[in-house]
Amino acid sequence: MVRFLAMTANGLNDLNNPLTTSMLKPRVRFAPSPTGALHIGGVRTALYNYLFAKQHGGTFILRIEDTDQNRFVPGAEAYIIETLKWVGLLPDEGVAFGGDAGPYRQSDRKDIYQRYARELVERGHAYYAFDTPDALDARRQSEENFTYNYLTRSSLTNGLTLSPSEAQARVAAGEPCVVRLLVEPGQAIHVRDLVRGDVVFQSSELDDKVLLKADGMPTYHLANIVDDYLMRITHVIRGEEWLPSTAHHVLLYRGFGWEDTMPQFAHLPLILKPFGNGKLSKRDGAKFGIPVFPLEWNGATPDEHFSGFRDTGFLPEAVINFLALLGWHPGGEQEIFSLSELIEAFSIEHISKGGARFDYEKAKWFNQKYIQAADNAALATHIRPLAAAKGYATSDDFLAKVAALMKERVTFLPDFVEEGYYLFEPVRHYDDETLQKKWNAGLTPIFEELTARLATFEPFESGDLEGVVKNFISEKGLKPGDVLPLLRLAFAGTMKGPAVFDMAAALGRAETVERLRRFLAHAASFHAVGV
RNA sequence: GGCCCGUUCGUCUAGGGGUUAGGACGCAAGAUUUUCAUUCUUGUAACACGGGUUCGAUUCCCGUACGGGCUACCA
Repeated sequence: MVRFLAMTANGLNDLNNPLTTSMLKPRVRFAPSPTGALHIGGVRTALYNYLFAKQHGGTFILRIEDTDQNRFVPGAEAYIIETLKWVGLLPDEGVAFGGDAGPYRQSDRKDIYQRYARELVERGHAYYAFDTPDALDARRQSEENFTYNYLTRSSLTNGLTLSPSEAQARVAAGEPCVVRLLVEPGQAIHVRDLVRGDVVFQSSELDDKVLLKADGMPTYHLANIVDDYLMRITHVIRGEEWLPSTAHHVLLYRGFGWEDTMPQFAHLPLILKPFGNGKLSKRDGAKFGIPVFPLEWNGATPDEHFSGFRDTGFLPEAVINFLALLGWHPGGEQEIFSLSELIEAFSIEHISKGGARFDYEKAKWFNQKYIQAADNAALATHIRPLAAAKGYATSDDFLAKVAALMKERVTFLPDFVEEGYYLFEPVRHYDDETLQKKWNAGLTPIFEELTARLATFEPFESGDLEGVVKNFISEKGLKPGDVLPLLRLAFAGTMKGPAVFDMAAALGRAETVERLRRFLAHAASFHAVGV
C-alpha cells in the first residue's frame, strides 16, 4: 500500500507512462476454480479484492480458472456468481458480467496459452518434456526427494537432452508432452509482498514447473501470468497458499519480458479451523455444525451436501462484516462496518500476517446486530418465505409486526418463525408449571370480565391496552405480577417472548379474545385435574 | 524431509523501545425489563521461549519451540 501510493504519486508526475497511469486505477481479479462450492475464505478473498478496487476507483474482475478438466464440477461456476450477487460484490468485468478483456473463462482461452507457451520455448525460458506421469512417479518412488529441476532434467527426456531435430519431430508427431519452465539456478528471486514485505527464494530450490499440460491446457502458473498480463491486472490479492509459487510467477514475467508491468502481490493469511489444527475445510462444517460456505451446496453424493450462511439465516451484510474483520482491521474500535464504510477504511497494510481462526460465535453476533438494525419491512420480506414454508398465511403488515417484536431476540432469520411460532399459530401447549404457580379458581370471573372488556376496547394498540388492563388489575385489587404472566401464557403459551401488550396488539382483537377464551378453558380443566 | 510464512487475552484484533498493554466476541456478576431477549455497568483473561542490542524490550536482531502453507501434467 505504501508502495502503491508511492507509485500513484509518480503516476501523477508522469501521466504518459501507461504503467503508472494504470496504477491510478487498479485492476484486480478474483479467480476461483469451479471445483465445488466456493469456500468462505474465497469469499473473503473476493471481498478484499473488491474493497481495494472500489476504494481506488478501479476494476474488479471475475475470472474462472477451469483449466483442470478432471476437477470440473457442473454448477460450481453458477454458485460462484450467485454468491457474489448475494453478498453484493458485483464484478465490473468477468464471466456473466461482460468486459473487453475476455474471454474470462480460461477454458475459452486455450489457444492463447498454447501460443504463449510456444513463445516461451522460443525465447529459451521453457522446454518440451516427454516424460510420462508414470515415469516421473516411478522416479519419485525410487528417489526420496525427486524434483524435476536443474539437477535432474539432464537425466530426463526433454528438449534439453534430445537433439533439437528429435524434439521437434516428437512434437510434430503429436507425441504427448508438456512444456516446462526452465529455471536457471543461482538466482535470488525477490517477491515484494504488500502484506509480508520482501520474501526471497533461491532459484536452485525451484522445480521446472509444468506450464502446459499434455492435454493442451495450461497449468495455473502459465494461465495466471498470461491472463494477468493480458487483462492488465495491477494487483494480485490471493491466499497465502500461493506465496511459494510466486517465485515461479516472477520468473515467468521475466521470461516473457513483462517484468515492467508485473502486478504487485498481496498474500492473505489463511482462515483456520474453529477448533484444533489446520486450515478451515469443507468437512469442518458438518463436524462442528456450522456453515463454512456462503450458500447451500448439493453435490453428487449425500456427503457432498453442505449448508451455507444464506440458508442458515445470515444477512449478507453481516457475513461481509464478519469476513472483513477476519484477517484485517483498520485500527480503531469500530466493529460494525457497512460495505461502503469498508471500502472507505480498507487498506492492505492493515491485513494481518497470521492465520485467523474462524470464530462462529462472532459471526452470530454480527448477524444479531444486523437483524436488530434492519428495518421491519426489509425483515418482513426475509420472513415471508420462511413463514410460507411453515404453512402460515400472513400479510406483509403482520410480518413487519413480527419483525418488530422479535428482532431483539433472534440470531438467525428462521428464528422469527421458530422462536416466534406462537405469533403465527394458536397456542397448543401451555407452560403448566407457571400456570400452577399463578392460577387459582378465583381468577376465572376476573379473566372473563377482562376478556369481555377487551372484546370492545378501542383503540387496540399496545400502549392503550396496557393502560386499560393495568387499571383493571388495580380495580380488582390485584398486582400486575398476578395477572400479566397469565396473559403471557394465554397469548404465547410460554414464558418467553415479547411484551404482553405488544403481542396482543400484533395479534389483533379477534385473535386476542379467542386466545383468552381458549386459555380459560385450559386453565379450568387444568385446575380440575391438577390440584 | 526441503523451502516459505507466521506467533499479543479462549477467539478476532489494536498498539508499539519506557502504556494501568486498548477494543470486540465469549464467559461471569450486577442494573433495567412483570417473562425471554435487548440495553447498560463491572469483572475475567494475553505480549510462546531463550539469547542478544539498549539505561530500558512485548515492540528491533538471532536462535528455539509451536503453528501454518507449498513441495502434482490441482488450483
